[in-house]
Amino acid sequence: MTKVMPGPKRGRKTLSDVAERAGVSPVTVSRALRRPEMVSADLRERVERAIHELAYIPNQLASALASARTGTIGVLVPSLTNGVFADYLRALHDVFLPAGFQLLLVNSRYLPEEEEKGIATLLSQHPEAIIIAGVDQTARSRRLLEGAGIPVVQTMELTDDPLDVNIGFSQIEAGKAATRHLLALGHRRVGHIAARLDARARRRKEGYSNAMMEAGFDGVRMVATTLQPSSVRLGAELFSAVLDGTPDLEAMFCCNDDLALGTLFECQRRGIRVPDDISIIGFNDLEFCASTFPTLTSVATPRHEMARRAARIVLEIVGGSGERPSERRIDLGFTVNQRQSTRQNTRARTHTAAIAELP
Amino acid sequence: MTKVMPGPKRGRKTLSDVAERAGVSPVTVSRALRRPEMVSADLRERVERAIHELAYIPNQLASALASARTGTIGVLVPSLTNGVFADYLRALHDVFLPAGFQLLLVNSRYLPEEEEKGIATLLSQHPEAIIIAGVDQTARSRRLLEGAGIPVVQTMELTDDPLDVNIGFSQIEAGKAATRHLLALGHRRVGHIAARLDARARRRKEGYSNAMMEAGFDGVRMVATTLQPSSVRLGAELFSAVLDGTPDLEAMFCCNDDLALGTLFECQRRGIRVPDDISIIGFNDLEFCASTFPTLTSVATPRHEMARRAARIVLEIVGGSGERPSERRIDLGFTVNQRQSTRQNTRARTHTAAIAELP
DNA sequence: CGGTCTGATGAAAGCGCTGTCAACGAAAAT
DNA sequence: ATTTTCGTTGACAGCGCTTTCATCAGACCG
Repeated sequence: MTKVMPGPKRGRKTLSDVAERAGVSPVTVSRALRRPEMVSADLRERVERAIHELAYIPNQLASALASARTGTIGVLVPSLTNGVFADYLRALHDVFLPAGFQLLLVNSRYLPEEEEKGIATLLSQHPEAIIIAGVDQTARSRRLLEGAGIPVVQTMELTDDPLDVNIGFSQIEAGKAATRHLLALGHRRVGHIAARLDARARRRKEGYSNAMMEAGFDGVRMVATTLQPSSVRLGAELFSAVLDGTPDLEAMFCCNDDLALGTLFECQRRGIRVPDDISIIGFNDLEFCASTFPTLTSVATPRHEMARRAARIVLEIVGGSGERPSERRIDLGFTVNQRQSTRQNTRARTHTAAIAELP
Repeated sequence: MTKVMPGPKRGRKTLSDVAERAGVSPVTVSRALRRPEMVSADLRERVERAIHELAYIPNQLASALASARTGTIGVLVPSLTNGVFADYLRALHDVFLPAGFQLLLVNSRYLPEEEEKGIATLLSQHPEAIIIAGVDQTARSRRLLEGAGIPVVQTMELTDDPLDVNIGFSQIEAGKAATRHLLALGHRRVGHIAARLDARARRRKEGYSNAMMEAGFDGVRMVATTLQPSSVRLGAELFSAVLDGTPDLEAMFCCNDDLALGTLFECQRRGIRVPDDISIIGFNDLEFCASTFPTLTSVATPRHEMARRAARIVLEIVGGSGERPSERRIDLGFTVNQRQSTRQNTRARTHTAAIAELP
């Protein structure tokens, strides 16, 4: 029965078409494509010509089904608009594409339910490994990932209970470090703002609180957060909110660089001098931090390196030995990049008195 | 985690496993999944239970191969880090995911060769449609796309010779409009900076040149460009380069908002007042433009709307009638959003004399 | 110069799923 | 009661490719 196929493959050339044209068997064409060294130079050339003449494109679906290898890597990120993940994705691309792998990208929008669905969708496409941002998967997500029988790399932060391989840094410690940086400069009234408040933002905030408590301060009144997606505008708004409650604020730890940028502009708008009146530290050290005025101090996170390492480990497992790396939990650390937006508190003396009044 | 064997499908449950467990034939399971209304409530429930018990995930590859429907849409963008495409991708996501389609994303990094390869890779996965940013595909790319027999939507700009459907706006006109906006404010020495210099940036620059010529000016000396990827830092550098050549610059049209941000900061660094001394206009109207100090005038581009329209048209063709929209070329226009960074040239009088000296 | 080994080629059998059509009992029509 | 119809269900044949495994020259060996 001959009938017109509905859907997208109407009239697409197949491997058999190529074989016929080249006067060889389909198997030979397949080999000429996958293992050219197994085919004699003569036939190989005929096959190649036929492929070119027919503008043949192999059907990756059929190939994957038959060989149980899809050549794809599933990647789950919570956001596409966040500059951090853009960098991270680019780094993944940079390693996987040359290695012949295609990325299957799923965006969970910071929603656990979407992450669950995304994992299921991803698994239905049979990727050879999954790289997922974050360590806070739901129970169901964990079950799916564990049951898939493929390498799973959790990135962006560390956990004591990795699913498989875990590469990241401590968000709490990073939050602490940012706060301590400000405290070490002699600041006392150190505020914190955060948007989106996903698990990682929450841990950074925890780091802030810990550092403040260790220093004997209570930061609660100087914190403003929102569940809305982060933006420069929100940076200005949240900062304003903190400032309204604490007019003599000395420093601000922003949960990310967009918020820091918004804070910086809001300072300019209000005539607050940075860093003379207020110090600002951001988080992630996105490209623009080095070019603002004043330049922005920020906690540099190893997003490129996390992606690169994750990719290399996956390639090693999938393409090579099948062995996991010796350590399943790799801490890549972070760095506080000090720039012009933070500096020694020059009003310290004045505040010695003020501090006495603090609870 | 349990130990894993090589090859991604070790022990994955199949549709037949489910059928066996439910005591029905495989076809019935398939139907229970795809067309539940064709299966009696009794069996449907038994199948569902079996699926749940086995944690069965359908093999999308096999399904696609058998049905000639992959449920995927190929998306080609030149950059992931560019905020414009992040927004654009999010909008595509928003329409396609609820409709049951998965995106296959390929990043061409602004390189025609990578775009060609990306198209081939994409086609090998048999997407049901392709949405591609830009209209400047190579001859080979065009041939591949035309031969695929699937809907192709070119976005981000307009062409007289669309491959299939084309949704965008005129980059030249937008560049012209930005420049005219500055000219209309009485500025004469209007500069232009551009990075990455891809086809679209080049057209915006062309718009700039056209507008300058129409006004009787020659902008050549006040232009600085680079092939490097755009960044805030480059904004500062390119602006500096123009300023070095034209110290009495009155206004700057930046090819995108990152460059505009860099220009703004460089002005602050040099003590140049914006807009009093120099007016700045950006391009794309990214989120931050409304929150800088001063707020940035920018040309708002319809990236969400382009993506949404493209997605809806694809859904209409693929899911519905199979009919193309009546117009194959849809102009979505753009808007100049004036904010604080551009305003009437107050030095106009002084320059009347200066203008006389201009060529 | 027969026998073994080697490398190149092809035939056949699926990968896991869906489209088609046949089979079947029960309900509806006669 | 008999025929027709209908709604369900299953058998079967692929989708386009890869993976055995068999085949068959020629190269190599004693």
